[in-house]
Amino acid sequence: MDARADRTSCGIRSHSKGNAVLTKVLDVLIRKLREHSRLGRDDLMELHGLSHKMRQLRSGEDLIRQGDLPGVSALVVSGMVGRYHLLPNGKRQYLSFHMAGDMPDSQALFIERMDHAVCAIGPASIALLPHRELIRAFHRRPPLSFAIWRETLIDAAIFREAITNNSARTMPARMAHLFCELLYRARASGLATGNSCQVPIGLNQLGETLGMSIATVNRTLQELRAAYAVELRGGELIVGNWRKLAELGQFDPGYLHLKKPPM
Amino acid sequence: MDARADRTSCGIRSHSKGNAVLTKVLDVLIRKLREHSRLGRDDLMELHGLSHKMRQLRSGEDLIRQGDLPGVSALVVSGMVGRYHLLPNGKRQYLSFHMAGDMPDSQALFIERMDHAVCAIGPASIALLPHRELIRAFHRRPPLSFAIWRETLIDAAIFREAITNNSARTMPARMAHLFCELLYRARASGLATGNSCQVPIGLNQLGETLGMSIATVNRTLQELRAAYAVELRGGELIVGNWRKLAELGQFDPGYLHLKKPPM
DNA sequence: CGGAATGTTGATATGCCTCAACTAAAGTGG
DNA sequence: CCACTTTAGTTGAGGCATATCAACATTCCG
Repeated sequence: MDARADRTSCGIRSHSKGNAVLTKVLDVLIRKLREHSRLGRDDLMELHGLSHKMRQLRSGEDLIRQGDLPGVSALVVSGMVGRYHLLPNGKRQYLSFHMAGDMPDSQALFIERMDHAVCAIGPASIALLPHRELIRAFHRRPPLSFAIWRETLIDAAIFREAITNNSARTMPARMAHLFCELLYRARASGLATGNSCQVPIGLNQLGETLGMSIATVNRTLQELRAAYAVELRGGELIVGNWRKLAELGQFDPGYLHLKKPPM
Repeated sequence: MDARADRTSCGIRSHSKGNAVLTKVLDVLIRKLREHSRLGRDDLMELHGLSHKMRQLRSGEDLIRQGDLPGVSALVVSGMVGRYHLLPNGKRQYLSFHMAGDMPDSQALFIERMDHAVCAIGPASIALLPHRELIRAFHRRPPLSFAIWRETLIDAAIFREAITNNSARTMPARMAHLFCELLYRARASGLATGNSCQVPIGLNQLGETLGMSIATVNRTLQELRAAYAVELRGGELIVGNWRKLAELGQFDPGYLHLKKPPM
């Protein structure tokens, strides 16, 4: 592991379970928390005391199902996962998407039963952190718990924005807003290259996210492609005209509560 | 103050600032937290050490505006408040409604800038609790912070359900689901009398909640009245046929994560 | 009692869903 | 590596649900 990565975790080497993989996994989380929170040396020590188990997910595979009572929390290390409600008729409503550094089921820390499911959007690798250890760490370091709490609050802000998006905006605006959010968050986490990032989502899933039929998804996507040079192909999202896309989608990144805007 | 109310706060008298009003305000919060969390004697002591200021809101009055940086958190003592996004065109998108015992802006504890506003739905009285004191209490009693954290996580679950409601359900089902949630939560908090509770919301606001035009709100409401004996008049919601209404709205209360179902 | 806010109803237009046929791409087994 | 199967994406036609607009009724409040 090189000096730069070492600096990222504040110079603390992983003396507890000292190995490169563990440090790398934690760095993903630490970098994420630092997008909005300040972490002290003691908080980092506490984080480095956590154990974890890696798990690889195939595209579409479920990580947690509605009704589960998980004893571990997931941290996305690479790839993308999505949260969704399973409806009585078997259809899905996607609620949010999560990329490296996100904890897509942090809510399960304090709510026993899952009211929604989490699945992989494209292949993904995740780290599983035991609730017991996390909560012990929270007892010892309240500021660390506040950072993760803040993370869950930003999640909630994203949900609120989704309510507005799917209730009060036209179809093209909805889709534009979603794309803006995904690219913006990817850039904030250093996961984008220029104005493109990995979004291995299908048209069907897009429809189940934005509350539109697949036919409309297709036509709306073509509209965005023509007018704003948006491409969504081969699992990659490319935004040609960011300014105009953000305008169409009424995208105001304030709700993401990041300390420094990436765009 | 009578013996019963005294038991509610675990036999602890308000020795810190000992007065009946303070105890009553805190009991509202304590009762709420106990719907989903266990609080120890020390947690209650800590809560009773909090100071607060009361504030009366007229119907429609804003408590917090989008962009504010509040230093206090609100606790609803009576009446109802709503959270909403203000859109560029001046319209509103209501996000959630909160009744006695709820903390409608608890998120502001760890997120500086408000990404949405909060206003009174009908006249309401609220207690304002300083962030500084709350966070000091969280440092001393992590389990207390977990209880409020859990509260914010249940809020998030309600937001998720709203995404699904406004994206994947028919208009009658949406409205039915909202009514079910409001009555269910009111009953859980002991704020309902039988199958009715106070919901002083107008048709216009209903439309801005459910993503439908006011004309459709009106017609849908009449449909529910005819088929399920739902009344919404004079600020009161009355549900005649709960079973059928819950079925129409696909209402499954699991997402509210209450320890004991009130229906 | 007058005025404003809120609720009610009908007519019209349109955006989106549904259905269905088809094409392209990706994955599979011989 | 190709033929086959399956999945994902594309396009058009038709009908319906809901937004929009406009007129009117009712309630609320000063």
